[in-house]
Amino acid sequence: MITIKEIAERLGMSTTTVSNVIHGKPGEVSEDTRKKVQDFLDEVDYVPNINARNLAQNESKIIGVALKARANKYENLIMDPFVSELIGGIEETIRKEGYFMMIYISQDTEEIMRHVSTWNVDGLILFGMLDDDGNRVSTRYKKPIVCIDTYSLDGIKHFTNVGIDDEQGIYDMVSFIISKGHKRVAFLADYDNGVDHERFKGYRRALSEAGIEFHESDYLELRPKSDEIEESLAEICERAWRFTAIMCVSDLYAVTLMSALKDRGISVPEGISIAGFDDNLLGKFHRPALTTVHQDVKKKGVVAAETLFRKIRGENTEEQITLPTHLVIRDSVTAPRMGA
Amino acid sequence: MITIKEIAERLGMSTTTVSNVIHGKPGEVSEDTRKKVQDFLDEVDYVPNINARNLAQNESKIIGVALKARANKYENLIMDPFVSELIGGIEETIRKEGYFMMIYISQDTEEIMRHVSTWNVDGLILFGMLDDDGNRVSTRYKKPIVCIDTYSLDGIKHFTNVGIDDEQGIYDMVSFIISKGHKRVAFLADYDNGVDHERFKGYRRALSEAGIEFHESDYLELRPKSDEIEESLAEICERAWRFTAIMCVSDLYAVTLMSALKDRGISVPEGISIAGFDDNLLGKFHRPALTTVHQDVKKKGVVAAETLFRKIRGENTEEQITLPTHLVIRDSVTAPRMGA
DNA sequence: TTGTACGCGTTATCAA
DNA sequence: TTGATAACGCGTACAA
Repeated sequence: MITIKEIAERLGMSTTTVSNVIHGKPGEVSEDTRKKVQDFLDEVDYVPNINARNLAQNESKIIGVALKARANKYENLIMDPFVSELIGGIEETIRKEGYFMMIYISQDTEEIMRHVSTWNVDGLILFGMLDDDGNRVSTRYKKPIVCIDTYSLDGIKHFTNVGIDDEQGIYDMVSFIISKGHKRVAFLADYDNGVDHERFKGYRRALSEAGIEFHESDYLELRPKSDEIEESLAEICERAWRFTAIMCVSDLYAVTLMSALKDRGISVPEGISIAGFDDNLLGKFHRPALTTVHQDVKKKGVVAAETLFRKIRGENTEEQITLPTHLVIRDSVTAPRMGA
Repeated sequence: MITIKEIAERLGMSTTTVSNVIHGKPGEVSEDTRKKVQDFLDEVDYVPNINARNLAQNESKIIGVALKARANKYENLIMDPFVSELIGGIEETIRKEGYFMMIYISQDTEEIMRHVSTWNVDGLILFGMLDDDGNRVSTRYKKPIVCIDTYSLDGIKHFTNVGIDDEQGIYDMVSFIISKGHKRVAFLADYDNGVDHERFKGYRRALSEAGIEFHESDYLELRPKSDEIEESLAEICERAWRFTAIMCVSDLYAVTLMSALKDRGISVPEGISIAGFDDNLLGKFHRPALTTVHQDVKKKGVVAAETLFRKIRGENTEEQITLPTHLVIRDSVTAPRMGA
């Protein structure tokens, strides 16, 4: 690890000159010395020490990506295909801008904030924030923040949230299902907060607008923890005969359900119609191919990161960016079975 | 952002004392002042500036995770479920050790090395290294390195590679397929290097030990780029009738193929048997459920990171760690169709 | 056009 | 038990 000081010594000049060459200060240094220094720099393959640079400039070139994990949903959040696609989009954008990405996963907002301030990150992308998390963060961290899929940001003006219209997306799909003739449509989820809550609302609205009454028992709960999932799938499949269609909160759950149903001899869509949300590989490759609500997850990540950089550059940004969704009609939803 | 200096001033003592309290140096400071400082620390919620600390200690507490992307395979490497599961395991382990993870993706080894040295990372996990990449890295970076799934590390003693026996895994599966009565078994992949090459060797060995001759046309190439994949799938399906079984290099490809086959009226396993490699969600949820070679990808990540920390602590480590694989027999492989 | 000197926040050394 | 001071590597006023 060669330092500027060392280079200056060996070249018999001052560190300032070397530094000026490195930063290409125009007119600050003669073409002659510029070339001499540059050649030497290339030769020894000089790499600046970022810690020193950051300390001197009080910046970090790091974008913090904080993922707040809900207890017990996945072994590790990154393994969720939704999350990894999101991170893929974020990472790409950060890299293009010449910044670095530091991912931090925690269930504890305080811990996340501590991490963010030690590293003095230049900007923050937040995923999985619920309730008052947004407030707690905004009082402690004054640099640019972009949230993804957060619904509890009222009054926090300097945040931007990037999301989709979850309520409308599900509403569209459930309306489509109803238009096929279904009257007994269940909703499958594991949790009722944030995004899932919005989706549930969309389902309720579609039902109500079609004049269909909602009963508590129309909400099917899938418990995704590995030691409970089989049991809860069995329960759900047992109750499934009472419905002609099930709206699932995600593609993952839709596909999980479809395979459990098939194993019990209930075929989709002949026996029951199934719809998902996200439009990922799982549903695309499943047979019958999954009818689902499409969202562009990678783009969500890209837009979030791009918006963050606009904030960092001091440009104006919206408080809310809503990306479009659309229905992807494939094979898992048809008219209800006869006599149902 | 309050600093040690400021705290010392406000408390009317020296920075040394404050620093000593922070680091809990035993016997270096009186219980009285310890408490006084500690209380104040808690009150103002002091967070150390990592850049300054790193500069002073010449360490970074950062583990670099460098992913070398092959041109054009995925839009973004992180989206590959294999990679995200790997990262999940790595991240978890790094976090538990109190370190931080910085991911860097590039197709260019030089760029990766530059990144690694600017940040002065304390250790490096490398994925996707081929040919002489290992050598190039080892000459430039002297701290601990662990590679994942790398086969070209001959003679680089201070590396550890974490992998599985890819050759044997495929060999076992192809032998199993042959034992079911298949004689015309194709191999589907997209590339012949590193891991894929080993798998191909295993396939060849199983064939040869069963006295089955290999022809060039038994190698089916899937071109995964989005503008070519449909065309290459069509070609493959057209050639599929000449085989009774296809060994696919990954679950992703196996499932992709199965759905393409089904769309053309060729059913699995009645028409043709299909096997995969990895054992991920895709194959598990597909119907027929995929017969595949299991490997524990998350564990690969965990073991890689744990080994890296052993190196960092100066403990002895093996040059090669090989994790086990085993066959997962589900429904996509049966005896060949009649008359075939 | 080049060089000197200082500050960034922390840790470590050594003296008091 | 505490405090002054140097060092880490870089950037930058300001002086020469």
